[in-house]
Amino acid sequence: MAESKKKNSSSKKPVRSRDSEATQTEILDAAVEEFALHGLANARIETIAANTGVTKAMIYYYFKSKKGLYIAVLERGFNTYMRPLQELSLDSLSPENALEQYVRCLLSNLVKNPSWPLIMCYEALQNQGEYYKQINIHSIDEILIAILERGIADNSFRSLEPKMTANNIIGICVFYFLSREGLRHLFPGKRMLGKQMLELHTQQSIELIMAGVRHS
Amino acid sequence: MAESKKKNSSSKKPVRSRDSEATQTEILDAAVEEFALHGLANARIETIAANTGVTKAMIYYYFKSKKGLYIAVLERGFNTYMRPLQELSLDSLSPENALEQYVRCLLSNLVKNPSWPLIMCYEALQNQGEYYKQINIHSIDEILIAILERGIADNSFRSLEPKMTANNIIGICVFYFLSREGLRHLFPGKRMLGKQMLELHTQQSIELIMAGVRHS
DNA sequence: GTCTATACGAGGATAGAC
DNA sequence: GTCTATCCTCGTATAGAC
Repeated sequence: MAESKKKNSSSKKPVRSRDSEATQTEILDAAVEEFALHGLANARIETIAANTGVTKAMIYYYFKSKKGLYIAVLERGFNTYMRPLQELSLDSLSPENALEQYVRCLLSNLVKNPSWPLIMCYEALQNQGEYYKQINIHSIDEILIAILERGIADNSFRSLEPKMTANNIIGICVFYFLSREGLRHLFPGKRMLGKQMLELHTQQSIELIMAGVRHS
Repeated sequence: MAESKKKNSSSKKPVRSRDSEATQTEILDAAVEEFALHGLANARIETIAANTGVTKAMIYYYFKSKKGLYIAVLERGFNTYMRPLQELSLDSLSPENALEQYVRCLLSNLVKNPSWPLIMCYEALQNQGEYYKQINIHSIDEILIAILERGIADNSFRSLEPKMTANNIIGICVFYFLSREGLRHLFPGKRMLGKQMLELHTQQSIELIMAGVRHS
């Protein structure tokens, strides 16, 4: 879409991008959208090319293959949206506060990039996580499990199975994005990725999670 | 797989199935597996044929097209696994009991056919629910929403947004099946679809949901 | 009803000019 | 580095014999 052809330095060929790095970023951005819509198997390199103004051949030039592009998308996504979770320092907080901060951080990262849950879901379904073994996605669960275990130990959380509950918590946060097309009929006229709905999702999820782990 | 060639009534051609209905059921069973693994777009008719002993041409003969087969799978799945939810009569129960019965019924149906959540997820992601408008999938949410609204009204549940919470509850039940490959590393040596793990999922999900909707 | 053989299109990947 | 043109594989769908 970005038709910004700067510096058409009087040559016939349109010099599209300032430098190769900007071009690669542009390709990655379009690739995120396409992979989120169709997953690795059904994403079309041609569609990505069409959405950038870059040709198909250039994508192969920069990323070698469809898989290469896909892995680049996964790595950038993980570094941008999941690493902040690893860098939270929650050990000094009470389990309850730590859990809330963790969930808020997770949700805010998902809200910033709602394509990410779709890509991760396709990755789990189509490729059985073959490619996210390369990134360190499992470290994310482990942080959450540790918080839950700490809360059980000091009796601020009820007696729950921490690994299963961690997965359920992540499920609550993620499922909204997976089901957003189906949700539209429940919220007619609302934009599922609009500020209002995303804040509602955030608030309702945190309330459900916090109530769900506390003693009744 | 089912190599039961009964009544080979002395002809050269193997008479594979007793009747066309049995053959169609066999095809549908294999199709469920394939669509659960790959979704509509990437399922291979040839794989389905290979897993039945029926030829590719026969599948087209019975189901007309790939889409026709897919819709048949959706319809049979809905009738088998979701209709029981509609047929529960929960109005006479307290909101708490009704919610628990609903969730138990949903989970037991998912446990009986763990391919169903995968197919539904692919349907939401790949086709934006284009085909499950044909089946009446949304009636399922509405029952749950009604239970939640009843519980808020009589103050047995906390003040929550019923539509969003209904989606979160379904998310908890479903997400386990979507993430089962990733869960394997958290539960080494366990079979994610084994009785023990499925019971753990059921129990932990119900506890989280019931605690999550009650007053703290 | 069941099979074999094939037409046909789509899309990943590359060659080679500039 | 960038583009055009093309190759090649794979998979849906069908034609037509039996």
